Amino acid sequence: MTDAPGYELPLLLLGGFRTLIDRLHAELARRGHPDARPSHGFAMQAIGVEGATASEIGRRLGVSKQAAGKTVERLEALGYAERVDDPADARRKVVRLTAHGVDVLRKSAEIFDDLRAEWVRALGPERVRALEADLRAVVGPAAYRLDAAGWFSSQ
Amino acid sequence: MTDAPGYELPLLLLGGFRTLIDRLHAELARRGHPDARPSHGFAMQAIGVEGATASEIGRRLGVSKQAAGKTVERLEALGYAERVDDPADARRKVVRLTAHGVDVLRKSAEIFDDLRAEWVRALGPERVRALEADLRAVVGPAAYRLDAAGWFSSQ
DNA sequence: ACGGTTTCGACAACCACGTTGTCGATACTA
DNA sequence: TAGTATCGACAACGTGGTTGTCGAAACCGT
Repeated sequence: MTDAPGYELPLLLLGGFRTLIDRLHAELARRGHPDARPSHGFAMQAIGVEGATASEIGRRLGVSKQAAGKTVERLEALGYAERVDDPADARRKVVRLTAHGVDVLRKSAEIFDDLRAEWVRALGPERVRALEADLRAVVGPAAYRLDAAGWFSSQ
Repeated sequence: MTDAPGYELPLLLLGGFRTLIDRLHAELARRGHPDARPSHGFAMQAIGVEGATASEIGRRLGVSKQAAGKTVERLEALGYAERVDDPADARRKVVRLTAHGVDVLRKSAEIFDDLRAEWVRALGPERVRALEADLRAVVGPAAYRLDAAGWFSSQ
């Protein structure tokens, strides 16, 4: 039994991520969010329940404030976010999630739990826990960075 | 010990993929390929050692022939591919990898093997094999599809 | 052998998402 | 109060997609 070639590892990891995200968005579409895209999820996480300015969102996503501004525009057009003037600072416009936007995040968390439960049914609880622990060990806290949306294409 | 929330799984999988790809390209840059991008790797795999037409590359990557044509243009500009007329069919222009392009694929395979060896040092050979086997089980053959390059943003 | 259909690559217009650079307005600070 | 830093907006551009159209070439059935 010879070891798998090294190039399989990234393909399997991407494949796993991709099947989860594809199934998330298929389910989100079924539950009232057909327009949500993977990158929107990262952007809405960057906005957070507190709200944030475009510049702050850009810093959290690891992109320029201009790019963040455009992303906010699209989220606004889709009804996931809204911009309000900050009374305490006339330069700032605070971006806040709408009820629709908060609903996406809440439903996404539910669906991800369901998907993990499917993996548990397929692999058993120990293997899933081991998978998570091993990935945590090699990836470290970098896994929880939000600057992953447009990472692949541009670099 | 309560289970991890479901949203960690995709973050860990993406994080693992990302660290591998980031380290691959850091190492490729060091070994004479500073211009290679993650998407170029998928495109060059689609071309293959045999060569292929833009239309065929598009089918393999799951994008339109126009998009594939633009990708080939960029690979050509970077010196990774070249286009030659097909003497047997005046409509076709066959895209072939240059020696420079073949070198990227060869070095990438080497580097991926090195990176897997690092995971083996960190986790042990059994855990890495189990990780691969578990992912193969839940992802199936979909892991080896090539249409992953621009998948995240557009969907 | 010829006419209809398919396939090839090219071109144009457009969208999503990123970049740099610039700008006026506002806030902060020495 | 003067200088500096930050905010959002705008413009121009790059990259990687899309759809639609087009002429040229190949294929295929009668």
